[in-house]
Amino acid sequence: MKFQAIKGVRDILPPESALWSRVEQSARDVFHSYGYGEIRLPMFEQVELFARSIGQETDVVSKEMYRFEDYELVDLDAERRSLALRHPQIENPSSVYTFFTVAEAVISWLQQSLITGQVPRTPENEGLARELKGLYDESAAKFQLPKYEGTQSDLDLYVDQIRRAALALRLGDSLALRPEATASVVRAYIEHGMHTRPGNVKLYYIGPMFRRERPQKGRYRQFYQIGAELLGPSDHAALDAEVIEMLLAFFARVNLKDAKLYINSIGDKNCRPAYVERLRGELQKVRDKLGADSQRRIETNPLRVLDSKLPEEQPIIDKLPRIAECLCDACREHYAELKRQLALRKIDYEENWRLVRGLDYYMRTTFEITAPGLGSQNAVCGGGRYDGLVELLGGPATTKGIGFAIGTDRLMLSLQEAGAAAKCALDVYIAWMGVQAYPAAVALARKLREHNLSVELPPQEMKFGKSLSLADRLGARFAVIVGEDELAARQFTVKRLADGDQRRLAEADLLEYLTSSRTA
RNA sequence: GUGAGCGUAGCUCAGCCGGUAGAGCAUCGGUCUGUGGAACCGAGGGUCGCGGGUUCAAAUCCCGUCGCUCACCCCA
Repeated sequence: MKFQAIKGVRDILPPESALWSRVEQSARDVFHSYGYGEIRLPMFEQVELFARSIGQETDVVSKEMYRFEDYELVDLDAERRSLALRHPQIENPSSVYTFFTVAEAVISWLQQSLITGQVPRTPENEGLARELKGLYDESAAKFQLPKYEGTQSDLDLYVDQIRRAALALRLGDSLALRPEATASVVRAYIEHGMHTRPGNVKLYYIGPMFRRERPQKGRYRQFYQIGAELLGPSDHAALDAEVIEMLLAFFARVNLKDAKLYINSIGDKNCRPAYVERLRGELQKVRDKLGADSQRRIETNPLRVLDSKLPEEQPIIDKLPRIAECLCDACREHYAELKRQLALRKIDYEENWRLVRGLDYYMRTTFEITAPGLGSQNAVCGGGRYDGLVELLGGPATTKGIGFAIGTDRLMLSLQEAGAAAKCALDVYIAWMGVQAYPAAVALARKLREHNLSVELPPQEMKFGKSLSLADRLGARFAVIVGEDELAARQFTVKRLADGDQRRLAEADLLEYLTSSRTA
């Protein structure tokens, strides 16, 4: 087989795709009932947007994003890269000459492009352009004249510096395929001044995200999320509770069994840092009892030690200080109110003090929903509050936010595990006989399709037995028979394939019969 | 990035100790030109992931490589 889907991506085929549509439609319906509108976002953004919101140091940003540079000047890029392939030698004057000729071309091209704006006029780029010019003038004076004054190592030094500066140029925008959508939603919110809209802005999105990581069960490089974000002036815990209620309503709608809700509060920028330090201090004391991964996290991100699944670390982690004890008054009250609000809504939850989120922007409320049948990836949804994010990205400081993202791939796995299956529901197969019946069959097919029935019409005459056999194997619910007898009687014969029940009906009655028996 | 397992027909797999590539399901055709599901008969479909080595002979043994899967890391 010549071509295959690249690592970590896959095709979703019928009939499985029908289940996807159903689930996504359920999300639309439920979210709509809570006043959310769909936002359609671009699939790529500036790298900087993700770096700022998700956190430069997170794995997602530092090593899992699909990044690329987008520039017009493909030729200039090729030319500057060709510098790296040239190795001028002092004893070979023409190689020296060629190198500097190419370098000169790149430099003048670059200067021109900076003026026209085809290459971004950033301070870095302008600095690099000056540096290149300087290096070129110096070295050309030394090496390009009839007598060569420098040594080979001098030359190598210049060549190396020129190459380095040329490659450091940013010829266009640094872009990345989105690894998640919250950053984009917030960017759009700010860009379109949505804080001037009345009340809370409620948005949902459905679509693919991209992370370059090793694929495994329920985890792909192109994966799908269904998410919602609520942005607005209020950070009342009732909003958090309603978001969670909506989420659970959705899971109920798609019949996800045994979903469990876990909640936690991770404090805000006042109280979390103090807790992190205290945690780090306690971890230092038991350092030698921890595994290598956890030891490393003591410095990089102590909160994540709480996530460890190593059995031997569990007793140690159990004794660590809990963030609930360290929350500031405002955060403690917010968390208490969330629990009251959940109780009011009769929502079952379990507090999990070890539930911390990986992304930098979360604060206060965090939550997660797990579902059975997912192997080691049992979280099917995660979310939380991110009150500082809008301000961080340049929007009004008064805008708070909360949201979640459902991992659609994992949700599907769990639903399929539970036996959910979608059939391609073919309503009607038209078994026609004799060329004179064909026009009637074509007309009937169009008529039925206008009424939203799924209709299969064979393109050429088939043996009747074959035709019915095909209807059966296609899973059609009805076969409509069009032959000489039917034409003569101006009626159709319709046969219910499940039990063989068969009747003769005029077109209007047939339509009524088929549409009324359609299962929702 | 690390570790383990697996690559033979569209799918699920057999093929042991090297000796002319198989089964079931699926597809297509026939028995069967106005009644499907069944049965029977037949057909198509494979450079045994790829490359090298050992051998008279390799799907089989050895080495390498690529791919897939699961787990770790991390995360939704």
